[in-house]
Amino acid sequence: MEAAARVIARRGVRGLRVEELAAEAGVSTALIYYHFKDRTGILRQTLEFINDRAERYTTERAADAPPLTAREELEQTLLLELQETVEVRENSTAWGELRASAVFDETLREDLARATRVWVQEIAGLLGAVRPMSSAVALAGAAERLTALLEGLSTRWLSGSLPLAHARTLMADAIDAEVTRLGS
Amino acid sequence: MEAAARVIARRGVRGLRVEELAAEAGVSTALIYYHFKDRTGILRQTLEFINDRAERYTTERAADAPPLTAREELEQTLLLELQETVEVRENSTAWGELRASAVFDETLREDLARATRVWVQEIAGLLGAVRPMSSAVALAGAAERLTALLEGLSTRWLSGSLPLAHARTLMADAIDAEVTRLGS
DNA sequence: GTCTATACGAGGATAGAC
DNA sequence: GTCTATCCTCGTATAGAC
Repeated sequence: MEAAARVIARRGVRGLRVEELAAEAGVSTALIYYHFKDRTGILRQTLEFINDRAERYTTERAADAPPLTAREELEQTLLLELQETVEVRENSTAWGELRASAVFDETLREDLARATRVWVQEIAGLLGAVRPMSSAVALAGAAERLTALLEGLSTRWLSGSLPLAHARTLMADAIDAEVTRLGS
Repeated sequence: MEAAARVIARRGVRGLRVEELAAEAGVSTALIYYHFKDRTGILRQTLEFINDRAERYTTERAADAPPLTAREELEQTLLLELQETVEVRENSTAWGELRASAVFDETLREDLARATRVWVQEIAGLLGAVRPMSSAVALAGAAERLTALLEGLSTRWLSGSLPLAHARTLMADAIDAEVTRLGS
């Protein structure tokens, strides 16, 4: 699964070649087909793997780390997705590909919409901790804008249209704007 | 070019088959290769085509239409990309696909980055007309956020994670937030 | 479980006639 | 400019030995 994540990060969901995956994993293509039903099976299991991994690294904090304020937690959670680490790049790339594929492949839409809903609610919850007096509608709207912006910035970053540092600045400013707006 | 836009909107950049494009245009595959150097050439010219077309439909106004205020022009320009018409859906789909495929294919990055820069500057200009006292840096930042958000919302819309009407509301609210922020 | 070898189909690209 | 016919590479998937 780790090899699959690497290859998808390198070639994309639709650019994944079973032969290349086999080489990356150090096995033969036949063995891949022994373990997975077909190409789609590989994709499906890899995406599950990637989702579990994302859940882990956005939740995890060092045991001796100082407790975060609500505002810090909000910023960390969003800015964690704009980082130059292997795991994050692989996950962001795969997520972007999943999203883009769903435009043409209906089978992925359901899962994606559900995952998006969960994510938006998580961010709305964090926003609510920062601005407890806000209405649920306002929180949901802000969360939808922030997560959609993150997807947009992420794709621009990965496609070479936007330096990572600048993407982070823009994201931080957007968080600031939304929090300010909720507070007014 | 119109046929190419249709096929890309239907299959995606990486799902585009020269054979299908030829059929869509009512010609042979050989004729496609006579007019375009190769598959990449098709893609590159299609990107140019959809940009020109977008430029046209976001700029064009009916001759007898009342003149727009700067704020109205800004809103129209951005919200026009979130509409259920054939041209807009094709353009948004193709743009999203070109953006997504640039993550894995370097050949289009340059063109895409340039087109993005032009678009951001156009929006920054409109924002400047609404808030003339703003600094160039603040205007550029707001324009980058608004255009990146539009890309994010657009992809969510096209992938079935977000109803069009809701996407429009979120976009309008974001414009409102950015304009307010520049004015403060 | 894991390999080598290969069948098979799809699709990009070209040759050459008209 | 436009076509038909075709080459050839690449990628999925399977057969069968160990």
